[in-house]
Amino acid sequence: MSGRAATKDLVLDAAEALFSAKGVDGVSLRTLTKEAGVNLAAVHYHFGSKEEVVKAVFARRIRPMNRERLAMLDALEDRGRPEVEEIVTALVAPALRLAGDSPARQRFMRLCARLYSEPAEYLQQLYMEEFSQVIDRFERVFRSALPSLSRAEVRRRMHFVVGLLVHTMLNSAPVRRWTSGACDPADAESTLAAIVSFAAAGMRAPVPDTPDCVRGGVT
Amino acid sequence: MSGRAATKDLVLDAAEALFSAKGVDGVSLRTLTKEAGVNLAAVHYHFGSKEEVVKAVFARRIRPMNRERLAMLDALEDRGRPEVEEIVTALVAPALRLAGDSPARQRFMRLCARLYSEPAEYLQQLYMEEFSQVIDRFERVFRSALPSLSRAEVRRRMHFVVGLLVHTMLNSAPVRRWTSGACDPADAESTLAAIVSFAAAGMRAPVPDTPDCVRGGVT
DNA sequence: GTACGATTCAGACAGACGTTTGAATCACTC
DNA sequence: GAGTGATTCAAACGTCTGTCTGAATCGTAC
Repeated sequence: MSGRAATKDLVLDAAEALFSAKGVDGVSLRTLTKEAGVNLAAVHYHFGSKEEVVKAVFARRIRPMNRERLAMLDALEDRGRPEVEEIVTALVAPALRLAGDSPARQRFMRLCARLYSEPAEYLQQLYMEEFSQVIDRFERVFRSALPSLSRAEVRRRMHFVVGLLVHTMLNSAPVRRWTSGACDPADAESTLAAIVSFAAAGMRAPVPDTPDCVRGGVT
Repeated sequence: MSGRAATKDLVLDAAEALFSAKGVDGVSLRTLTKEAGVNLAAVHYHFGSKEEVVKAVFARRIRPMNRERLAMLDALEDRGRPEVEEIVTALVAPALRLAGDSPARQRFMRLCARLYSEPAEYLQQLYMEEFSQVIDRFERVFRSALPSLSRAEVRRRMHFVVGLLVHTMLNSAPVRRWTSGACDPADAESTLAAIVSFAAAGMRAPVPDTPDCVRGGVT
């Protein structure tokens, strides 16, 4: 504990960079340890398996992010009943600008976003563990700001917000190409403002006539 | 050409099912050919490489979907100036309900959505090839329905719509868990109505004060 | 019924994968 | 400075990967 935990962090840093660029399945432990400058066997000495490395990589960044989300929500509720825009900001901003400098931020964004799309079972499970509390909390706050929406509809729309956030974080390259460089998602402030405006309007949208959530489960 | 192309289709069918469940990297050619009931070497005889199989799997579904999108747009414009809701529907509906029966539809949705999140270079390239025309067309129609938005802002918001659509298609399991089965994304009509309402409101949202797209490129 | 192009097949190829080993090296206590 | 537990190291394990080969089989035209 007191000694240098350098090796562990070297592995995590390299894993974060490589996973965010090529996906978990696209990076071998040999590539990873060579990039990190550590021995191949160090991975199994410190983590036990590749799966544990992956879980550690995600947990290291996602936990602080979700802590910040909840903290922003706390601060909002201390000041009274939050606006929809404020709640959306608390959900989006920690994801967009947790990391400091620009290349590192971009790496981190892609890493987080990738968690949603990685198909591996244990990552889906990790996702549920890390996010269920945050989801529950945001659902309550959103519901008090949008009392006309059913609980299920609030969750569905939250899912939409998360979806557009994730997609923005993950696919910054196509966006930059589409907009010919005019809209750089790496510009966190501009992106944040655009998402908040769009998402708040979506959250406030009228409930469609179609009975939105009345069906039973379908296999 | 006239002979039975059964083997090719067997491979594509099995690939679609397996890729959509485990991702491209998570499926080996041995698993794939065993599932398809064909010989391992048949893949290289008919396709040449795994990469070509992957491209064929995506192209087979995405091309008809995008054709339907453009056809819906044509039909809308023949009847006059389309509403935002109608344009969103033309973008979303073909993705949600192209396939017929329910399990096949779910497989197809996950497959399409996965194209956005697969990190492999050649898939990003395929994505650009298949979608750039659709993007351009929708941008023009959206702009005429939302004249107050800049070209870059329209593209950005279209990206948000695609993002929430993709996320909805890809992560149907978590949504079902969150909403305790009340909102099943497999219910295409309900999902479509919810997305259209949310996305149309987002597209119409006021442009935030922050100068949205004025910066030059950032490395 | 035989000849021929198209297709299928079992088997093997080299390389990459995650994992494990056992000895070598390190940091530190007494 | 001998001893000890933590850490690093090169090397190898068996398995799986995508790809390729050459012979066997098929459908069909003559």
